[in-house]
Amino acid sequence: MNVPHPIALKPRKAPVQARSAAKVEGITEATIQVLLAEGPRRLTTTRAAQRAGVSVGTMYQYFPHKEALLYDVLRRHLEAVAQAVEAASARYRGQPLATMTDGLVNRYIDAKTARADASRALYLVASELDTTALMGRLRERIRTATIALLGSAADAEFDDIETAAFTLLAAMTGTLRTMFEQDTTPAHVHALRTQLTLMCQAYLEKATRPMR
Amino acid sequence: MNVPHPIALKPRKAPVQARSAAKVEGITEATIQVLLAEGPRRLTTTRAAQRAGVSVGTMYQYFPHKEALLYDVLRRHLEAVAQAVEAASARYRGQPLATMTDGLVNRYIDAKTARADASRALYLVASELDTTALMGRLRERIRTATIALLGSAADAEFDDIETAAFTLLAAMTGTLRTMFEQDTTPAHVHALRTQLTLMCQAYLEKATRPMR
DNA sequence: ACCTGAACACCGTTCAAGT
DNA sequence: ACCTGAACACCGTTCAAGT
Repeated sequence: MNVPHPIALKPRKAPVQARSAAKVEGITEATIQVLLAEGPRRLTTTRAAQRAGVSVGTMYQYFPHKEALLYDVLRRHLEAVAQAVEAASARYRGQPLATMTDGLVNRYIDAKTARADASRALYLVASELDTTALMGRLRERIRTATIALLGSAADAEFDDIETAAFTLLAAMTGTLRTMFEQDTTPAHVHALRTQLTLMCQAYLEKATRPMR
Repeated sequence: MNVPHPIALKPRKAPVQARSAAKVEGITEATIQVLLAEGPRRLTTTRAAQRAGVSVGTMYQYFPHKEALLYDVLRRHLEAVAQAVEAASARYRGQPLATMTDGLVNRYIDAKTARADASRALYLVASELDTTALMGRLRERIRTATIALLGSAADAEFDDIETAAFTLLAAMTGTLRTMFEQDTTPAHVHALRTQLTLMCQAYLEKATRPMR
């Protein structure tokens, strides 16, 4: 029989002991390695377990099914991105609109490119995962932080800050994703930093009234 | 043994006779139906064949493997989008920059939302497909048409039209994709038409020098 | 010539048997 | 208590046997 829905994506047991934590970490890392070295088609539970040096049975003690392996990697990545946006929101609060936009875009790109290899690999398998709940939760964190940031601009006021934040974030995430799915050279990333900043600044200028 | 790489994604034989063409069409349609009705996990070759009223063996006469089923649906959708962009490029050539941007964005959104259900379902399975070659080919068509369009603007000249086109298209495709992956209401689509047009116009204004 | 579906080589997941 | 890996229920794909 197939796995029934809905699926629990958390590890089966919390790694309370240091030995267990290391094992979970090893399995997760082995999963990334197999994915990058052999491709998504050859990422199987047996191969990941073998690479991690444990039996399939042991692996299933820590991860209830294959999806959970990748889910854990994805979760860490997305949480780092959300945290970067929240940090940018705090850091650039009250600045002029152009300054905060520059900061937000570049901190976001930093977070996305920090572990570019893993996040690129994740895009390859992301659709095999049921990420609806995870994505929703993290999108909400990012959305809240962005609205707080935009609302604090020293020199501009928004007519519809919710729509502006939604559009801004859709453009940022979508553009980065499009770039990652193609071949990404450092030169591309650099050009995109400038262009995406320019685009977001130009858009937000149009979506605001100047203050004073 | 697994399917060897690289994979041929074309149908095994051309449907020369009307009866065969109808059969291929039926199998493709059955595939979409199973996908939408039962979800990606339950889309199996046997189920798709059964729904189409043929045996697995017969299906494999027309589609060399499971990927080819979805590949065909994806190809049709992406070709319609490329065609829409090319049509917009021809139609708005020589117009003012703001007019052509409005036209391009809205024709693009039209094409993406035309068969929204199928394209949404496709995003769910797109990563199981090896779409690199297909995507590359169609991205190039879209890129060429966009550069031709932007280069013909009556009232503006670009410093770096290649970079502008790349950024514009990355923002357009990425934003639409982000929207499709969340829940999409007609109100959302409507709001995004306005905002995305505004954003692209604002960006392109900054990326050009006015003429005359 | 075209269709069928049992057979084959996997894969994800479980659980009796070991330590 | 924790680990192992053969066993089970699938799935994608093939091909001998039918029409």
